[in-house]
Amino acid sequence: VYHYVHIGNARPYVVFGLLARMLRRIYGAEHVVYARNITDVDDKINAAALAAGTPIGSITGRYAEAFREDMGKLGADVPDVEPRATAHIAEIIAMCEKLIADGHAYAAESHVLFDVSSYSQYGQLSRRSVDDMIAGARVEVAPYKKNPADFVLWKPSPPELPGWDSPWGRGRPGWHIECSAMAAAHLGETIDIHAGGNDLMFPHHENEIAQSTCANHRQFARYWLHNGMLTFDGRKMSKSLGNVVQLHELLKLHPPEVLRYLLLRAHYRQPLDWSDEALRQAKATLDGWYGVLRDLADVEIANEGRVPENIEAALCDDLNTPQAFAELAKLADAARRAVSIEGKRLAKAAVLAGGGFLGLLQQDPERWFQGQSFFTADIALEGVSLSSALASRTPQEIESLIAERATARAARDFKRADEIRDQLAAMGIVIEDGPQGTRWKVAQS
RNA sequence: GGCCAGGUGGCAGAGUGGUCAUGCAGCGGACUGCAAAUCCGCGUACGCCGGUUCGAUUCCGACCCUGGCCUCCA
Repeated sequence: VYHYVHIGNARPYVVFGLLARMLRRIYGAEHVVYARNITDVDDKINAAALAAGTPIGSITGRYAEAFREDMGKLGADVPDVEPRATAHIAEIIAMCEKLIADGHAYAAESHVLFDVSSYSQYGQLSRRSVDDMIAGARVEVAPYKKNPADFVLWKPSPPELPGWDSPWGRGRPGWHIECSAMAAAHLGETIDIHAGGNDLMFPHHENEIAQSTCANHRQFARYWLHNGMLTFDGRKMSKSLGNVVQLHELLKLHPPEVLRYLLLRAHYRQPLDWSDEALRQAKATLDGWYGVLRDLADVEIANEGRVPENIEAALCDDLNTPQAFAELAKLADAARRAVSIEGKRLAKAAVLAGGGFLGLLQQDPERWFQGQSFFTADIALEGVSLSSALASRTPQEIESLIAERATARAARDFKRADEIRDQLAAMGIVIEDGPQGTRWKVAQS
């Protein structure tokens, strides 16, 4: 948490949040502990704090809050625990001591290093051998390492950097150890599922396994789930490449549900390319589903009821969200065609229950189309809404134009009626005449 | 170079040894004052070359291409 997150960062929290939602539903919330770790001390944070002349806590506090806010807007499920590395320094130090005592780590020049040669399974997760790693090493090997593949558990801090007293002097934890320490503290020595981006498989997850397994003498994680990378122009979106799209910027321009849908539209293990065209398609798809709900706005339903079977089945199959959306599309189709009142009730309830479980279709349909469910006044003033012309108009003005057109149409003055329609179109408003009168929506950009 | 994924119709994106994905876009028709929305209908998609098979997009092998990791990274 040293900066705002980009949309790629959000993918695992949306995807694996949905997994947590599934698990809570199937096994009961009391049987699920969903933890989301926060790294609140590392070299990038330290550098940012040093540059700003503030303690790291002011940087991490600010961006952790921004992160939670962005995740909340996306509907990413809230974790049961959100451990922070700096709150677990004692556990980290204890784990280092244990690893040293057991011969899996050693202290050298105020560092503590994990001895990779002490763990024969090292490399198992990412399927690489220590020899390969050494052969492929692209960084200079620190002289105090016994083996080039050994990694840092603890490192010394100079006075200007944050540090904690330890048996090896004032220092700070390496990146990998915090997750092992926090996992043991909150979830126990063996956890059921560990998830994360596939870019972390090596070295981070590999190192977590080595640390936890060697310290606890038990299997660390029963299952590993890795999400694919989000790409932009075909390249991985990453801060180091500089091709990032910040989430909090996207949230000013698009309804959160469009972003969420786009993140879930591809299977989580697949790469996902971000583009304006993808956003357009995502919006159009949601428009279709909201269109059904708008047409069924007068159909009363007691409650949404169960999550449709096919949607649940799709999600139970390795979180096959594309399949779940295919099922939702079929339900929407059925809802559109339903003729009897009871049929409409059931179909609408199914769409809402299915969409709701996927974190979508939670807005009022009319507001969805009229663009007010996410465009706030201050954003409109910045001129970034779909239609700047719309920003200067109020719904009342639009309604009065529509009323004027209705009068013209009643008098069969179609020339005038069409003029008004063109005028509305120029404002970014599309109108639809129906049996109940005329309704309007914001045009697709 | 080593290791790991993947190449599906205009685009996005599941899936499968033998009639169906699904969405977006497009086309034809119905409806409409005209539109929009909606409804009906339409398009012989599985990188390339071999092999296995009665039959392969799906299994096996080679090849080509793309992406990821090997350094911080979701």
